Amino acid sequence: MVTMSDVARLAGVSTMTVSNVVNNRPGVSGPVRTRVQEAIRQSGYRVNTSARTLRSGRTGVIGLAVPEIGRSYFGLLAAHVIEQAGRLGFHVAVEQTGAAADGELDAIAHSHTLHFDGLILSAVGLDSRDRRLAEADYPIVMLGEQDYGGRLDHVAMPNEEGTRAATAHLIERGCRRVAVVTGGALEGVNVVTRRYQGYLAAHADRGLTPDPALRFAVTAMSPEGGRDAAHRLADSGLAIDGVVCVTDTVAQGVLRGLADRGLRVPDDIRLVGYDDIPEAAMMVPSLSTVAPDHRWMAATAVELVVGRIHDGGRPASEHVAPFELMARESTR
Amino acid sequence: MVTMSDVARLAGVSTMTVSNVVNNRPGVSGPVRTRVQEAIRQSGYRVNTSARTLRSGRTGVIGLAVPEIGRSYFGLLAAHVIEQAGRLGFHVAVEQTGAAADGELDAIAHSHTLHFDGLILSAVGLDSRDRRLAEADYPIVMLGEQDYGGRLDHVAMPNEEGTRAATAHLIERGCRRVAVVTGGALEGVNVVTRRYQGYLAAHADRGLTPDPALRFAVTAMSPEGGRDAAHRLADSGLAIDGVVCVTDTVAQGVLRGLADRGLRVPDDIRLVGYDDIPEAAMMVPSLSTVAPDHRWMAATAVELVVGRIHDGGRPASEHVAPFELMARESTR
DNA sequence: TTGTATGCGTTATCAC
DNA sequence: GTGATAACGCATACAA
Repeated sequence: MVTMSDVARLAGVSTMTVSNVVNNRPGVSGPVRTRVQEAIRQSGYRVNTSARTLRSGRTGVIGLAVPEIGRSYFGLLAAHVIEQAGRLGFHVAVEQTGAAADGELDAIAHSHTLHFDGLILSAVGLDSRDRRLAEADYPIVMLGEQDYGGRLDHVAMPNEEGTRAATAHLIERGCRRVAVVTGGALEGVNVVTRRYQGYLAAHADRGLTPDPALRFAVTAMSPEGGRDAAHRLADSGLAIDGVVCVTDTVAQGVLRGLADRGLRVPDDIRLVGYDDIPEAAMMVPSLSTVAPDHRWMAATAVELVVGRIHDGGRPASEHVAPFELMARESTR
Repeated sequence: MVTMSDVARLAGVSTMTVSNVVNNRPGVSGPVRTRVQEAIRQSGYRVNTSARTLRSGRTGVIGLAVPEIGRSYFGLLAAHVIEQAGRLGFHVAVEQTGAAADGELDAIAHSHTLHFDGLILSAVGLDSRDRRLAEADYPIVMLGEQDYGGRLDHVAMPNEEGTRAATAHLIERGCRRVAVVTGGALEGVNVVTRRYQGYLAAHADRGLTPDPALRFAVTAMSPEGGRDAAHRLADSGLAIDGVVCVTDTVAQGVLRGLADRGLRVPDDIRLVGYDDIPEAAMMVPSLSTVAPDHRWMAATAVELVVGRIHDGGRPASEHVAPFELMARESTR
């Protein structure tokens, strides 16, 4: 391995000068800088991150903890986070939490162990008011989860507003009996609750009260969970002409489950999701959905961690992503 | 930050003894070991990875370079790799290469810089015979790409065999004019070429020669690329009763594109993909596809890197994943 | 503008 | 079975 001393010897300077050149610091004359750069090129020198980290306490790596990287939504999010972090000179290590509070706490502990400079936590099981979260002594940004504590930086989705708009969209399209497929086991989770409230709010806005029987809880926030819910929905015999889904991933399964029962979308039932995953536009029928600005969210989250890495004392802030309602075939 | 010396002081031993306990080394008496463990627990000590790395040259992190983590297939793969690596005590850092040789070379360079212990490279733009790949002086495993060089460990997909089986499946279902939607810009890429050859082979097996006009090249290996190809396919006016797609991701777009033109699957045209991404079973109609064992691939790749980390001299080996043909609604 | 000394936390080596 | 010491490669503080 070629070290700074090697480069220094080659360029006829001290290691310190090499260090200054490598880190683009001022205080090195033009000729010397060029000579050092040439020596670096020739020798194929690469900074040793570990040594730098040991010395400076920075790793240049941001942790990203998501429930499951295999789910489109989180894959998409990760893609944006990795891209944005790269722009700011950081690398990203991905953790999978398995959508459980335990996994999320593990991610925090791991981050500590691995000396990530900061952590972006897409939490579903962990409440940001969790004591153990606040105990972490380094930058954490919560992503995609509604927060109340205000102790941590937060990039939230327009959960209530988005679902409200989605539900309103169905009603405006003429739906009179709108069902909602929402979280089951994850009942306590804010994102689920807030979206459900959006569904209620859209009804309330029009002086309506939805039939409680039209609320279907998934057993899992997955296509399989959605499919199962759709079966129950279809088999219930209830008159239903619209469905609001808690996520696109669930909506995928709902669409499939309705097809299983011979129900056509949008002819028999209209359907709307949340997230605008890449598949949404490609589904048959294409899925109407709430599209929060994912790139904005990723960029904001990265900026927040990086900002906090450089200035840990800054007060926590909360940001809500803008969104757009994508009206596609499933509600035509 | 609490260091080994802190623990050592607390336990009344030397740092070396603490190190031995932390690393589960022999040569520490029972009582002392217990005392040290207790001190670790009390103090909340965590090893400093950077220091350990600096000293030992190992980071405990494996790099995973994929074209786009946002695509289902790679997200799924990453999920499995992360899981398997965790099982063996390694963390995973994900790089995005953007499906370009440049990005892939960057990943190699980055790995070097960050001192990953090894790299799993899901290459599409880079040929494993590339000189620069072989120059890398640390463990690299190629994933999902057919190799000929034999210089690197390789976990390949059953590209030709899989597509051959998929094509045969269509023919057995009664299709007489089977089109293929294959790679365009990525023409030189092995995975695409091999799959196309599987399409040809299935025909040759039956003494058939497919009409060259039935070959449609996508402009991008994405749903959008597939959709566009489907439009051209439908607008060609050619009699086509089956389509073999190079990937499920492309097939998603093809299905969508056929729907755009009022063509129904499987009634008008049968469709088969490759990969068995999670969405395949949830699509309407559900997508028949070639299902390589992703978990097996991830596990094998991780074992290979880890094995090579411990024994760099071992000769390179090549492994081909088993697969299964999933017959679903799109070919019914 | 450039160089020297020192220490970050850990582990390999060797002495006890 | 345990401990003292040096060294990994880099960057901070300060001297020149």
